[in-house]
Amino acid sequence: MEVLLMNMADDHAVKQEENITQEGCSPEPSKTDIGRKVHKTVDLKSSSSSSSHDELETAKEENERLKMMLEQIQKNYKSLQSRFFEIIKQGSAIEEGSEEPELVSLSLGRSSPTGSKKDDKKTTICSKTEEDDHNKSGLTLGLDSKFQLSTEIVSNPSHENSSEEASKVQKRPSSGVDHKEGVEQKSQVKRARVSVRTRCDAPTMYDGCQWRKYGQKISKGNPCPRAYYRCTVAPDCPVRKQVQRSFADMSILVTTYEGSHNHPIPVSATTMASTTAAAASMLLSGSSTSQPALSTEINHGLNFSSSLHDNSRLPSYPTITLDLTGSPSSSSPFNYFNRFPTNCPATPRFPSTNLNFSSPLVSNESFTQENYFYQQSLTDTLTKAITSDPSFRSLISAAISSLVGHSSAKHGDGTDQKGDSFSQNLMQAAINSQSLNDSSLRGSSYFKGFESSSSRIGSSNQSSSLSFSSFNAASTLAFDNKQGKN
DNA sequence: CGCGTTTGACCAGCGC
DNA sequence: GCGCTGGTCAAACGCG
Repeated sequence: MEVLLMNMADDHAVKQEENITQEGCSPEPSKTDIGRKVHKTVDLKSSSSSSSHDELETAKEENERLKMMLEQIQKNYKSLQSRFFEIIKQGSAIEEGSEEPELVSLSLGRSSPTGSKKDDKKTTICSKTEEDDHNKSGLTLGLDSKFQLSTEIVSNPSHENSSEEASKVQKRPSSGVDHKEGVEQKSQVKRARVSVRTRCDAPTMYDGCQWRKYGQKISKGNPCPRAYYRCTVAPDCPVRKQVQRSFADMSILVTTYEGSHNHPIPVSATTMASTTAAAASMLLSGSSTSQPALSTEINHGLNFSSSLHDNSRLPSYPTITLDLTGSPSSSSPFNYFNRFPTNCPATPRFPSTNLNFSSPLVSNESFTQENYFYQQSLTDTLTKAITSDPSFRSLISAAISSLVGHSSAKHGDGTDQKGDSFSQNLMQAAINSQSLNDSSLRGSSYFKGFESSSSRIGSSNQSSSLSFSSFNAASTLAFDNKQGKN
């Protein structure tokens, strides 16, 4: 497995080189161009024309020159990579001494500006105390041992109803305590939450589904009311969502989804549904295993921050947060790995996994070396994570597809192709890793646990390409808010 | 009139 | 046990 991962990393490094060549040394021919030149040479050789002899010589010289160039680029790449890892190593050494050693925040982009500590008491702010507490208990993606899932529950929508009923039963103990344990498990399954942060001016984010508002509350620490919605596509659909503006940044809309649709969803809703389903699958399946593989990866570069929910009086639901805000922040490379600073509602018992897909895609003009460092490291670490975690793979696929959709949409003005290439690299990594995983990684106990714990993951894997297409088709969700009925 | 929203009341869980 | 808080219910209300 190590070898495979290494190969993966190498493959990906080559892809990164391509990227660097194209992005960073744009006036010079890329590796792909080199390939074309070589091909051209072969074609010329096969030609019988004597007049092309000079051209052949020229092409040979050019090929030599390009090879030299490629070698130079490779050297540069390796030196930059080693520098980067040194920096990362230093950074992690610092953090080990002072802060939480394990990170749950996968930043695929720049995180939101670091929240001020003065907001510690707010429900949406990370609580360091609780982070520490949680770290003591040993945080991985594996959640509390209580939180064990049945494959059936996750995979079979029909159980969703029962899970909702179960949660009601749980709320009203007078109804019976017969299946209390099962009830608790199921209700927790149902209550796995996926929180999506998007920049959105509209009251709610358009996600393709029909929702009916059934309540509104002012929650502690945030003057912005939290609205409660039910899915009304089907009368008994258990899916609910909460919509609340971020107090730290009013332009950010935090939409939290709970449960899975038990009915066919509109095409326009597949984007969010598949994202949240994949995220929930990841969270839930992660909770059911100790995930040694991923934990290992965590230690080897994938940044997991123990950002915990701190709505301490809440029932503790595992929550995964997808940050699609694309909020630019500090240019420090370490900020790419920062904790999800401003809005991590924390639970005492369950970690919240933050996938921050805000990224350089959204901003900006200067594609600096830091970005290269960031991308290289990110793709490496993501590659490792992807190879070791099928549901993570599907989640990444979904989110990236969404971003690619955005990027593609922006290509008209030619401003976001860099980010797009990054996304494509990641997608390629995901695709490559899929074949690797399928053939080689299943043997690990970790994967056995994974596959048995969430059959939905399997479908996610199989349909990762479908996810791409569906996302591309509907990736405008963040921009279509004004169409939203709510 | 039907549907969705608003809003105050109620319930359950949790910490002290 | 009490108070606080999040989540839900349901009657009242508004809109097309």
